[in-house]
Amino acid sequence: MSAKQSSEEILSSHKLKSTACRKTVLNELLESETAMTEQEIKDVSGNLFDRVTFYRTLRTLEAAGIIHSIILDNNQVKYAISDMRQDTVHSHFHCIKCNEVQCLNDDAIDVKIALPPGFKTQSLDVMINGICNHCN
Amino acid sequence: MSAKQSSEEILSSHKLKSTACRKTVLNELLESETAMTEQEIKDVSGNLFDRVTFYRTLRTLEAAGIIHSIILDNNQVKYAISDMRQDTVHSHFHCIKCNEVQCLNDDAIDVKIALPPGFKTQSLDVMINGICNHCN
DNA sequence: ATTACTTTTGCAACATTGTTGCACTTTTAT
DNA sequence: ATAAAAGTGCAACAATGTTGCAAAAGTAAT
Repeated sequence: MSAKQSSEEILSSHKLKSTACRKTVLNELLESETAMTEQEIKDVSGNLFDRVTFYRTLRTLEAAGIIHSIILDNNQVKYAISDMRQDTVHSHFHCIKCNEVQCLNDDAIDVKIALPPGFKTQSLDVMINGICNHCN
Repeated sequence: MSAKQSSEEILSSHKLKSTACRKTVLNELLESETAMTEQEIKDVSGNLFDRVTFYRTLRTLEAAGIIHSIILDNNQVKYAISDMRQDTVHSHFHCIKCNEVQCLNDDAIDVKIALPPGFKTQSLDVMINGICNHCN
């Protein structure tokens, strides 16, 4: 794990203006151990911003590849800081008890695929549902 | 692959009343090679039913385990007939060109997981994004 | 620091989807 | 054919996604 960058550094390195909403969202996600819903981020950051601004901020950060969204079974969407490594495998652990989602180290996952002829893999998402270490 | 059951047989074996909307939805999904969105099912079945009925039908069929929903990156939800085998691994292929989704035979996928201590796996979802045989 | 330019924000407004209550209709078992 | 149970359609509302536009804030040059 590289030294944690500040939200300003991350934003400027992606040529994005460093605004209050963006910095707030990034800081919350940088501090969080687990992926967060839009509402959770709003709550901890004191509902300072318009919901449209929040919405656009999340899309901007996602489009820049700074964060990524994780969609759960129950249609809930969570956000997490993206690992800067450009991996083709993205894996997450979803605790069915506490509903928390964590990004997994790709080393932990080994997927072998034997697709029918004609199919080409570009990226791979793995979602593991189960009980996390805290709930176990 | 076992012989295809009729929608009536499927419904009665799950103790669900065999109504027009349920039969229509099931028939469309049984005939389809790929997973379908709610709108796609509505369109091919002639918009005969109220959107609330459709909504409740999908939830009923999903709750019974007859169909399952697949959530894509773009938040789109698709539905497909469930394989009756109670596997813990569910894998789907999503073509990023034509946007079609197909359920994959689990034999094609081999996933090895080395989770940190304390974590327990209950189910596993794999989504492969790429180019399908038709688009290649 | 002021200015000019560009981008972002907040607001209004609207579309889409998810969801519930309730009266009416259909299915199913007798 | 009838009654009980379950499903449907409608109305209504909540939550979320999305856009346009004028005001505000960030950025770079003077």
